[in-house]
Amino acid sequence: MVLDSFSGGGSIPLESIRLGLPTYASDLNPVAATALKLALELIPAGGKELARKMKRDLADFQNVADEIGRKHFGAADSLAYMWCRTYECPNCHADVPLLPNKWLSKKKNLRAVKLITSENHISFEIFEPKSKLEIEYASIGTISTKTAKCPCCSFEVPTSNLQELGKAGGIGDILYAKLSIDSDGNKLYESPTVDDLNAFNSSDIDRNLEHLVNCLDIPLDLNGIRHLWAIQYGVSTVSSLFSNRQKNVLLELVNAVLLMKEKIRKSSKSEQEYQARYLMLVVSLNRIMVYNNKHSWWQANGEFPASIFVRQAISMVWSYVEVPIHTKFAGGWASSVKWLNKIIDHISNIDTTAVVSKLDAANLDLNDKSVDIVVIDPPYFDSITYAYLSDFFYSWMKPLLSDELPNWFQEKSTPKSAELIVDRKHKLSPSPKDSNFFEEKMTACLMEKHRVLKDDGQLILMYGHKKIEAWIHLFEAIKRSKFTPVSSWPIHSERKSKFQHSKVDALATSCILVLNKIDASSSSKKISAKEFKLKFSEVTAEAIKSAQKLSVSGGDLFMAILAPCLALYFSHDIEQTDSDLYSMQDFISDLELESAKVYA
DNA sequence: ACCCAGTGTTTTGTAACATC
DNA sequence: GATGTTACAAAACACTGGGT
Repeated sequence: MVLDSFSGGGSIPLESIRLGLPTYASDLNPVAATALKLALELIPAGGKELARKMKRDLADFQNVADEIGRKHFGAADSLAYMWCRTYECPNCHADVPLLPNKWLSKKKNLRAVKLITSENHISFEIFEPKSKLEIEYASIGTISTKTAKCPCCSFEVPTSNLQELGKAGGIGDILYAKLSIDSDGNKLYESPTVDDLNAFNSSDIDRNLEHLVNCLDIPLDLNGIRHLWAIQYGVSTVSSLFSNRQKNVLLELVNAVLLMKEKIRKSSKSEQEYQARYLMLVVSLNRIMVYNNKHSWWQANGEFPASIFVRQAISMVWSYVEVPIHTKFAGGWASSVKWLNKIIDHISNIDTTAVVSKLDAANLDLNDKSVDIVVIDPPYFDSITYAYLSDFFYSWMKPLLSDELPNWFQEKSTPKSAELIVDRKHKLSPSPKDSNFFEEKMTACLMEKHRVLKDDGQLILMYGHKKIEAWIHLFEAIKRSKFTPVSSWPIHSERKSKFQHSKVDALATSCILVLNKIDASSSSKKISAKEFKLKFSEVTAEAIKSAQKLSVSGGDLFMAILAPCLALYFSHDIEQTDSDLYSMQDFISDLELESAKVYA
């Protein structure tokens, strides 16, 4: 059996079931576990027939999306609405639009917005920048990372003041452009009309749905502020990530999915089929949400929206885009369904299903020595704060799934304290999750792997981080949990540019470590630092030689020689004297030095 | 050739550290 | 204590590459 207890998006267990191997996938995060259950368990189990029904459900829902879209966006048939945030200039009292730049389209047809100022009022005009001067004008906005500048009186306000203003409710929103399609099918940027504003302002919510609004009152967790930057500007709850209209549309979609339950149940031949089809609709709403919030922005270069999670963080976005769900362009329902259908087609062809659970990786419901191979891609130290970011989805999923997956969606928000990550330090974050927590938790997780692995089983672990600290705590955890490295391999992303190493940056590449179990009672040999260094240079020289035979070069060399050197390090207990200290940090630095020497 | 869902790169600002 | 240096990180910007 193959085990991945940090499944996340599920690429490892997906490949495993594609190979027809018995697979066990788990994740602590209920949002991830839900997607895993659908993709790795329910869809493969349902096969072609389920796939057909799912695709029909999604197609049927288009009518609902169209109806809700028309209700809230009016008769206009626009592709996107461009909004930006505003603040009141403390000097001239103008409502200043916060724009990082003025571009709408930087493709073959250049379009930008012009700010027309009269005394203390600013209005917008759309134009085609032609001259160099106009292009320069379009590239300059009203806000940089440091300050915002009023176009009327040129009075400057530092962003720290905007943060205070935001917390006090002093940041507003203004609609400054919209994108439509003309009769020839060309993209057309226009100024919004009175009707557009009226449609926005008259967007209202059914009183019966107000109970659903409460589920969005989840605070964005301050511990995760280093990935939730928008908190600093007063974006403090999940609810505040959405405009009124976006919230109304999404709540009606949620309600429509809830109302669809009975219909799906009646037309399903089993409880399992019902669950699969219902979960598919829930997950499809998640796709709509990432494009329908105040943190998805317009990519003028490609003329399409960027989702809130185009980076794994929620940053402050000054100029955002609102996509009507009933457009067939990016961000709309139809476009999302297109992608979902592809996924359904692919996965429904797989014959093997995985066993999915929502569990802490340090406490699995598996028997001792029952697993042949563990393949994991555990969290990379402080790189991604999965749980904090998941609250964006969790809050919407809770009312949808509290009946179907009651144990997974019981808490008010995504469980965070047990998650194996380090919270980056920030003056506003009181988080206790430091590197020691990471090492302890990683050790507990790896010890659990040691327990469930057969004696001749292997643990394959992917890891990457620029910080030496991140590697030290991983290595300590590996040592403490009684594993020893057998081999190590550098990983590249599929992008070509990553191969073009300009300099040796050893820790910049990720690696795969293959680990074997060692006897829990075994102990390491005592050795002096001096003796160890001698052995170390022998092993390193040997490892470099064999790596070079395989044409491994640059930063990859570090990763390639890591395993034999680490095995050596783990098997010895280096005596630490006042005159001769040799820490894990020294060991990694030496290793870096050795691999860098080769290319000096 | 274009669409689009991103990923990679550059710019800009900031904080920590080092030096005078 | 002031000033310079360096590393890092956010945000903006540029570009890729599969798919059609």
